[in-house]
Amino acid sequence: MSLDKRKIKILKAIISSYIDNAEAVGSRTISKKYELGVSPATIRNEMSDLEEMGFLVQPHTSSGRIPTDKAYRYYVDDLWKKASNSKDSNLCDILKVVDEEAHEMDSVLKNSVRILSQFTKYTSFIIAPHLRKSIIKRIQLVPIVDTKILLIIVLQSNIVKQVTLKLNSPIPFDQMDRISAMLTEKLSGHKLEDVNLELKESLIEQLYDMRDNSGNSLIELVPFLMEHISKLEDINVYSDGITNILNLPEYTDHVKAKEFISFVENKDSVASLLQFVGKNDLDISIGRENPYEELRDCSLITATYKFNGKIIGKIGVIGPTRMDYQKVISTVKSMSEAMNEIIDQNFSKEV
Amino acid sequence: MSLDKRKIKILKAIISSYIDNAEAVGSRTISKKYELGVSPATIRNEMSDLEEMGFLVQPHTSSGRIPTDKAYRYYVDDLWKKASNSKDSNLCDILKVVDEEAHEMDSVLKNSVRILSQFTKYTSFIIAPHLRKSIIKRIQLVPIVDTKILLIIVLQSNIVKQVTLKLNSPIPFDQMDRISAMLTEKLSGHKLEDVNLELKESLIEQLYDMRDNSGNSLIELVPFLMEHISKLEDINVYSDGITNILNLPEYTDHVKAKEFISFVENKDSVASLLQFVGKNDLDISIGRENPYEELRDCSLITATYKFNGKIIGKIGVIGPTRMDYQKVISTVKSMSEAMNEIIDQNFSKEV
DNA sequence: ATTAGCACTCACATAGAGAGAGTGCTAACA
DNA sequence: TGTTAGCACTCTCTCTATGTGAGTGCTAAT
Repeated sequence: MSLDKRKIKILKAIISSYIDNAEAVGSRTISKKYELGVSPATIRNEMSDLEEMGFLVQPHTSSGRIPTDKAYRYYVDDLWKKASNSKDSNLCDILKVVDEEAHEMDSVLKNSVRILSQFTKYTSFIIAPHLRKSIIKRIQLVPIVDTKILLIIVLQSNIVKQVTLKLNSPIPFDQMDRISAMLTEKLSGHKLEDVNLELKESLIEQLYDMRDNSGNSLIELVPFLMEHISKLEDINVYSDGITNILNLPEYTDHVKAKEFISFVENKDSVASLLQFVGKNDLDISIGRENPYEELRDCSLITATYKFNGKIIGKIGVIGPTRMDYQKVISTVKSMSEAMNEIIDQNFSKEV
Repeated sequence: MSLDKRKIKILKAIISSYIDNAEAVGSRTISKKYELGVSPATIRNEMSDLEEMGFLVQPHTSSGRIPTDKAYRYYVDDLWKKASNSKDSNLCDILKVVDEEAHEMDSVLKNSVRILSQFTKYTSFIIAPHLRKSIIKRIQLVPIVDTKILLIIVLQSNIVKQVTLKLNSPIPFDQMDRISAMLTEKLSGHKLEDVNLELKESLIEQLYDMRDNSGNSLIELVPFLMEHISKLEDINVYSDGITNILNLPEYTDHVKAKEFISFVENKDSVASLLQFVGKNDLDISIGRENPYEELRDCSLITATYKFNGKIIGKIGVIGPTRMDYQKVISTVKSMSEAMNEIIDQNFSKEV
């Protein structure tokens, strides 16, 4: 049995109707709403074939049909071929708002994830950039109180990371600028992930040589700082619109809703989920294609975002398998491209 | 009709039972579970009286009784008199975890709100400290790229605020420390809220005098920075455990749940809610005592947290009117005290 | 190959019958 | 006089039966 033209037309009609209404689709509905020029009986025969081929299922005998994961996969792949690069113009407008606060990476991510969920009406995620391979440009210590300092690291990419540190022994304020300059000189040009290795050894050796009026404090302080610099990476996940799920008819059952929410509220599981699915510019994972049983009725659309042409993180939207793929795909794609632009505009320049 | 001893005993028994089971309480249940030495019939008579007095209602004729807001109010006030300062020892243990990251205000708040919701199993909030009246101790500029700098303000309280700024025209890196020192000298000792007034005028005047090799850039930059310093205050609201509501039997109805979630997800409404209820060390607002119709079936327990004896923010827990007041009150109280301690330990010292 | 017709299936809604929990009232009791 | 047993009554909830409607599959006619 082959997937001829009419079968395809009917299949698409069924998927489309089910995406809209979340209700099993019958032959009469199809023949009335989508003008195919054939009677319900004919459609019934075709539907029966489509079921045999694995594209449709019946929740129970004598109910309408529901698309399977396989059907959505076909639908999506087909959508894909046509590559409807219809840029969402509204999105571009909105992104100008993001742009105003775009000089802080944190704001870019927070705003992007919020917009993503507002546009799609589903739950969305962003994984914060991986900075392990980022190159240090400048290090600055800001004294807060004698035993507390703020450590600031400016990366080559102009992304800034900071952490407040509590010291075991007080250090004199007037040393700060000198130590900052020294650390900047020694560490700039190195990757964050490299800070912990032989670099540390060699720096400590040098410290012994230059031990002067400042006493021993440096010898204790610098390794402590370096420890923190190398540990700085966080696999932070931003999410938004989790409770959108409650608006969907398939989640009126509060137990099911709770199950979903428990899953997506857990940053670790989301992070590993986003890591699991591919690393293409756009990935779509439908229903049971997902690695987690909890998401068997969900689809996940992910995209990457880049900086200087290199992938540094991922964004994603999770909704029911019955999601409006057309819209979500184009939104995620637009968002990914918009983020690339914004990040390149706001964080590169020098490199 | 007076609220004699037996009536009080019965009322408390009913409230207690309803808090546990969320089911209307009948006379037989009371006489069996709480040994009062009287028959159900007697209890029925008393319940009828209590209903007349406004402490109980019947959802429908011939069902058990449910406590009214008035009953909870009585119950809570009574609890109050006994002032059971039973410190939650578990909480104290957990707070040691918070303590480890306690040198950053942001971490203190995030951890506290999370613990609060985990312990109470309800939705909890924290309003970030009001810093308008805080005194500036130090200002530091960190160059990121020629047109972008990180502005850091260390307050007398050792709380640190920072913001990334985009400049219209580039400024030379080597000026940064000089400008930082100058701003620190001129602004330290002043309150954040005062930065915008005559201070600005006078500073600009001085700038004209000291105009030297550094060119005009300072004259443009400094007012720009001061603008941002004075605008720095954010009325940030941290929340956690919003979806705990889905575990409660009274919110199995997903429409009701959605309504609640929509309300508490809105930071503005939460902020104004917390602002509305009193400014006592502990405030309890029950059912319709709340200003918002959405919270007619909820109670709100709030407390303040202080720094150097002055109130700087509020914490709160929202749950159904049928909440375990005893537990929530003691948790909120303990948390408030724990926060006071942690903040005083980590942020004062000098003043 | 298509379609009209028809018997059949199954979910869902609606109504009625008990069951059960609870009340209020009355009359008896200590 | 306060307390309690007894009883009729009320109302919700559950279970069952029954009808309705949307939908199917099959057959026979076009």
